[in-house]
Amino acid sequence: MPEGLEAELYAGAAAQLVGHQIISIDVDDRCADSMQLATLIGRDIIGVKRHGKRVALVIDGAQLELYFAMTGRLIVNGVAPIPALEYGPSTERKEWDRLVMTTSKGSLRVNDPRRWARFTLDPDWSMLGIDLMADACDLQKALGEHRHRTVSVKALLLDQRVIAGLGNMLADEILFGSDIDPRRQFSSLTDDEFERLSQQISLTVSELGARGGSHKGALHPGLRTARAQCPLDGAPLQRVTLAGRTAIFCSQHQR
DNA sequence: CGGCATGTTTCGCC
DNA sequence: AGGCGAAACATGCC
Repeated sequence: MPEGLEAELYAGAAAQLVGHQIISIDVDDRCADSMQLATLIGRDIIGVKRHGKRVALVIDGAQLELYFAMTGRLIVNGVAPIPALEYGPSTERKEWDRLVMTTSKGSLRVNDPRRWARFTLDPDWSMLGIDLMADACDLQKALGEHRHRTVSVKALLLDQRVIAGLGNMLADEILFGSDIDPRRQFSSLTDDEFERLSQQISLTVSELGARGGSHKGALHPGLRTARAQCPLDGAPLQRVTLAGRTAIFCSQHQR
């Protein structure tokens, strides 16, 4: 999915439906409780909110979370803010529609081949950490509460309870930009490294946000697959598995 | 055809 | 008890 930056695009698109009344909801039963969602019919969409990678339609008296997992795409009024996801399918099939909502003046659907998308009524977001787009000082403060943790830095960045919205690519970009090896224990960072990392989060998030997405960084998808070289110093890029995900980093300048 | 993919939750094991 | 790593989930693509 969509990391936080992409979720922001989805939230913006969904906002087109604010002020509309929900006319119908058609949902894949494996992705949601269709009986619950049926209670939303006839009610008004009064807002949209996002925290981390999570997006929710604020409905008169309820909230409906749209969770996209890795391959869920949002289409609002027939237009997809992200036409094709990295690592997603190259085509779109009708049977991959997991949620189809029609409103008084528009429509919204979520298309997800992998069927990991989830639609939850009145979701509990209390476990989510600070949003990735928060103020840099607040991000640093939030990170500081975990300085004793022995997990790898990469795993910590991916932990949604610490910072909500960072995904695999953003985390790699942040570590690349702060010259830190993703395998390092978070607790082993020096004060200088900790500060560098904290600052880099906001830099990376705003820069890639301006460029259009998590896939627009130095370690863009083209470099993630093949044996590639560091765009900064030409050293070979390394691939390791951390926290169940592939981490890409430069063997030369990330220490 | 085997392996891998912008992710979260669950299950064991320290 | 709490924290960590690996597996599970489902399916398309290279």
